[in-house]
Amino acid sequence: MVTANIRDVAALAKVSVGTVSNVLNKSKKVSPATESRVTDAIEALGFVRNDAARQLRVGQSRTVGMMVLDVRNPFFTDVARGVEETLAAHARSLILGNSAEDAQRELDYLDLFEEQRVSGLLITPVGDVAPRLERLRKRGSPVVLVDRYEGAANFSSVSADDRRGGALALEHLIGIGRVRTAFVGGPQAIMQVRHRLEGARTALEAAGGGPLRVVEMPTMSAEAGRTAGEQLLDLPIGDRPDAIFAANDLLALGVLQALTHSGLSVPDDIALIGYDDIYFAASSAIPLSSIRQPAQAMGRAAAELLIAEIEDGPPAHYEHVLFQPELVIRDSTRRNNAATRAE
Amino acid sequence: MVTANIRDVAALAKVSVGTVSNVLNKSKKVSPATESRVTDAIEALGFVRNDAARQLRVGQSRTVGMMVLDVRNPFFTDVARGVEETLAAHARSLILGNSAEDAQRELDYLDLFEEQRVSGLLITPVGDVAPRLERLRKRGSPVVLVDRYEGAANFSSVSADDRRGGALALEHLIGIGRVRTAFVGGPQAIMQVRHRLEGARTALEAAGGGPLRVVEMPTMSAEAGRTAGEQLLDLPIGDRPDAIFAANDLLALGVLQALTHSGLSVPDDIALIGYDDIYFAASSAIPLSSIRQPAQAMGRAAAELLIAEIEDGPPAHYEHVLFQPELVIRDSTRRNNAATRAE
DNA sequence: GTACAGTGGTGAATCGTTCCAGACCGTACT
DNA sequence: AGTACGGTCTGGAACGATTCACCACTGTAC
Repeated sequence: MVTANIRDVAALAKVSVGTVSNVLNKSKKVSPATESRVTDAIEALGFVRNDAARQLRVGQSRTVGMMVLDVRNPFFTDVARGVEETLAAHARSLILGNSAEDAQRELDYLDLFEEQRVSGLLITPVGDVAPRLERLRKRGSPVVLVDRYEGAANFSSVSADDRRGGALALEHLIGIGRVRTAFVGGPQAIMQVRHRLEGARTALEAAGGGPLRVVEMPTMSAEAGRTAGEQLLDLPIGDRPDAIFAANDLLALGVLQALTHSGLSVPDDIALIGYDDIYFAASSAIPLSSIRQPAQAMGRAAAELLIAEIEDGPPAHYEHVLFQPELVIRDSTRRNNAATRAE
Repeated sequence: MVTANIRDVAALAKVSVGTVSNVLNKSKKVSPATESRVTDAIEALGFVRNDAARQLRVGQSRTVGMMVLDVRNPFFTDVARGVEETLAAHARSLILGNSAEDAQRELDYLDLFEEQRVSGLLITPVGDVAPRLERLRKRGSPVVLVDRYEGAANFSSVSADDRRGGALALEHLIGIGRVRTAFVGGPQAIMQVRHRLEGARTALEAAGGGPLRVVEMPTMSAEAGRTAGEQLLDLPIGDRPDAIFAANDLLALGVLQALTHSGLSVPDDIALIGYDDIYFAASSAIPLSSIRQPAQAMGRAAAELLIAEIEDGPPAHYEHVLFQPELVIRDSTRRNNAATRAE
């Protein structure tokens, strides 16, 4: 392997390795003349710093780990873009892990991040990983929770108000006159799911009741949504809901497929609203109403919190940034189905 | 920082550091008794190996770098999932970079990967990075090209037959009687775009001609697609195409929005076909015809090629796996618009 | 009684950086 | 002249794992 190291560079430039290191790290202690000799040598040898050695010496890497629930969900890739953008501006990079809502995979990635001594970690947890996160912090890797707050007063967090979002959805469904509502969600172990459901229940009770049928799917994919939709269609007509609130847009799109496939009209027979307002919600077969979350802004905020903690140490008190969700109405819950133009 | 190292473990277990290392690496030279003493000590101290030190000594990491054109495009996340799956089975992990079709970002990520001494690299290149890739290989990081083949006989590659795919699309449009076709693509610097266009032209000529209007957008996003669609709508009626082939589904969905927004009927006024068959193509406003590529399988194949080269060294001759695309017909090119049910 | 093989374990060298105490030099101040 | 000082640069000690030559011991064969 023809790998030039810093010593080779030093030899060619006729300086010490310390000086080369100073050039690499832009320390001000190098005269322009020697600096250019060094950079020439670097160029000539095709030298690229070995990050492992640097990390070993410094004790930490310049990469940040991020663990998301599902890379196939555009919401998370949008958050990740916000994160990446902010990190890049601070000369840091991102290594992205996908837990796929699986606690074991999550643990495997945490092992990886810990072995890599990432300089910080952004995570939307699946399992009960609080002790692991504490340990990571003890090791010097601050942790910021993304879209997960509850019971984590000792971590900074960025999230959106899921209870409010759930309430917005149900208020809207009630507002268009629906009375038999259903909630299609993922595992209740996932906090967002729980909160969105709670918000929905609260709104429902405030409006004077009505049943809320809850369908809990093992994952929050479009495939799961289709299954959930079929399940609801199997109900006796009288029990069949006239409005469905899905815990995310992927589920909602799956439900929509099941409904239209069975020949039902959305929203006339059943109204449907999702969550996240992913890009594809607006362009789906029946443009989908949804609860919008500012994904990229959340990513940026999370990255900024993390960088602050990496660079300045633990804050006096942990911060919890809460974004407000927003109702976006499209055809799938539009009362009057005459104007069927996508927004 | 309370970070136990291998020496602390050795001291607690009353063995040498070499023995601890043997336990960590599952070398067979350790008796069950000492092994359990060591694992107990590891447990007690919460020891986690420092990967930087390991890498430094071994000269290479166990992570693989992957560079994609656009993380927001579901096609690429599907490929990435296939890759990740295969890597995980070989106890390797993935660090994902997003060039966002930007040559500068691509170079930045290549720097990062090179500094990290990734054990291998999967890349869908944007700019002219052949020399960089050669250098990476010289450094001991094999490179496999994903979805990019041409002129790279000295790298293994996995791709789909883009010329064939382009031909399939145009043959289909001609088959449903369209005569004024347009191609909406990204920069011709991107090889897939060029090949899909070439395939389209070939098919068109074979069928006896007709014009093919080419719209070249700077990126291949849905936003760009919308702009392209508006551009085509500005044409004098006589010049307006009656069929559009978009170089990917994101573009196609954007075009679709522009068309339906202006009140035109798809496919009656203008037929539309995309490329990739991403999940959301089937559930879009007008279900979108597309050219399907086996994304996950491509990812798996690429990862396997790469792992083979990492573990066994350069192959006798580089392999080029070529997947065949497949035409998927949905409403956006359906001749008879009566049965408007999504498939 | 010696040679030999095999097993389980040791300890020091090594990987390529960063960091720091100090050397060296010329200039400014007392 | 002597001292102080800032600016450059040097050389060597870390960082924490892996690896490898070697050692100690046991049992077995001759």
